[in-house]
Amino acid sequence: MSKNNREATNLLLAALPRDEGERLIAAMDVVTLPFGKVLYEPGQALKHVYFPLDCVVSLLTLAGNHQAVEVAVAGCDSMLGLPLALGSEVSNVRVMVKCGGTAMRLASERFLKELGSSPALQRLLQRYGNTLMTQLMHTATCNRFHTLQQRFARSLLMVRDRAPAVEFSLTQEFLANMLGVRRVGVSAVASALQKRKLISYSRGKIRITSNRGLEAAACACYQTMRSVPA
Amino acid sequence: MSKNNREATNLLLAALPRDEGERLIAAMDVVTLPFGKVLYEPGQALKHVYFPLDCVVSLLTLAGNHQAVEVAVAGCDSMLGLPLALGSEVSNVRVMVKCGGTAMRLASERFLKELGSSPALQRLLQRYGNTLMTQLMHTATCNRFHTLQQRFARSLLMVRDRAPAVEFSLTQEFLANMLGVRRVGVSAVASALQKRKLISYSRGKIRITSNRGLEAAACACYQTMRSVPA
DNA sequence: GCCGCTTTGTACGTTAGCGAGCAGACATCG
DNA sequence: CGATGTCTGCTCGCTAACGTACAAAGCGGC
Repeated sequence: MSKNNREATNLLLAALPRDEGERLIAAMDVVTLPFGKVLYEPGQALKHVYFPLDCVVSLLTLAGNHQAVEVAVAGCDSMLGLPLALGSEVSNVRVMVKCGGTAMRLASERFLKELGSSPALQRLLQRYGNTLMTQLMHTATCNRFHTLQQRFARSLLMVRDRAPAVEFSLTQEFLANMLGVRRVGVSAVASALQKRKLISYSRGKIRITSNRGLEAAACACYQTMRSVPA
Repeated sequence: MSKNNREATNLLLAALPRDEGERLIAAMDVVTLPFGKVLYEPGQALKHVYFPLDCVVSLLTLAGNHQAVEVAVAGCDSMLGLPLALGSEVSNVRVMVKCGGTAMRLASERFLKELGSSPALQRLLQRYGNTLMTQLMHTATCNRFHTLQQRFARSLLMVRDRAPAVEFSLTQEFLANMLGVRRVGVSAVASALQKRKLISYSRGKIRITSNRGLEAAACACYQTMRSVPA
């Protein structure tokens, strides 16, 4: 992927018929989403929908006491605010920017209006809904069965696949929150992977030094989620 | 709920406008789904859709080595085969009957035809998709954070809410598979809950003896999933 | 009434991850 | 240059759940 934002595209938007896509894009703003920005909180009304271009976003569910886990990742293959297209007006998760970047944004009312007049968009978002559901299911299983090291590797790879950069700004503390574990756990795993020369990191900057090695360290869920039949 | 099947209704079908509902029901068969029956396997084509009347069904994801976890439960509030409505023709989970009973069944092609001509059904199933997604998200979190005892209690309550019977045929072995743990673990938890007089069981027959007590033993996820905004 | 199968109880050592707390390394800013 | 805040490394004892294996208890069929 290029670092030039003009070349970054959202795959959902790109899959629309040319005229519908252009009409929709014309109605949208390009916004910059900085790291850590929270787009929605659970129960909150969805004011906008977003089509990420080159940012990576995390869907987190909260379990009471400051505990959270990532249940899905979204990027240029995704849309945020899907419940709107499914007849709900509130988010059921926290949505937080994991890697800063840009996205196309559209106000909810306008989105619903466009959606009503575009069967292609409807079909596309239904399929995306199915894809997201599949990702959710596999995440549930993965969180249950696999070790922290496997999940750490998977998580990192899923960011890699969606971010244009080669280096990610993700502190261990932050990753611990995403994975729903203590920082100490992430610290141990990260050290281990660095010793094995699969990643390198320092003060919140992580870089993958062996794609193949990291893929081997991740659980099979990574490949499964990657190859979800569209 | 009555034991009389004629009074058992599927809430999704019941929410349709009268004429559309009747037309759809006229096209469907009532089938009996015995305990343990597998309706779909991951990757398998969806030949029929089902609207459960008084049976309870489990959605399971598989993690390679004979390991599985339940990621959602379906009953009279649900439909099985939703991916069809979202543009996919295959199941992404194993779907297995947890409590035998009856369901309305419709062949896929016919279902798609009816769906195409019923905007009310489309809207309804979109909303159900959103509800299911919410359930998946919370299950993922619950499986991650909560103890086996809490999850056991939640699981049992979710069956109770969907089954007309007061006694369920669920061996500890079976429950262990649903929860993705060893039988030994279930055994320990079940003993503990029985000592506390919250449930009673014997040779695969479980009965809840204190609804309130069991609800207190379950995690808050139970209430959360129950009150998902439709 | 006995046999065999299913279901449940229990016991062993092992492990991943928890919570809490502290120390060192590095960066930034005055 | 030192001070402060952020990030990482490491320790402690502890718990939930693991895998395995074997024993008891109940039910149905012959």
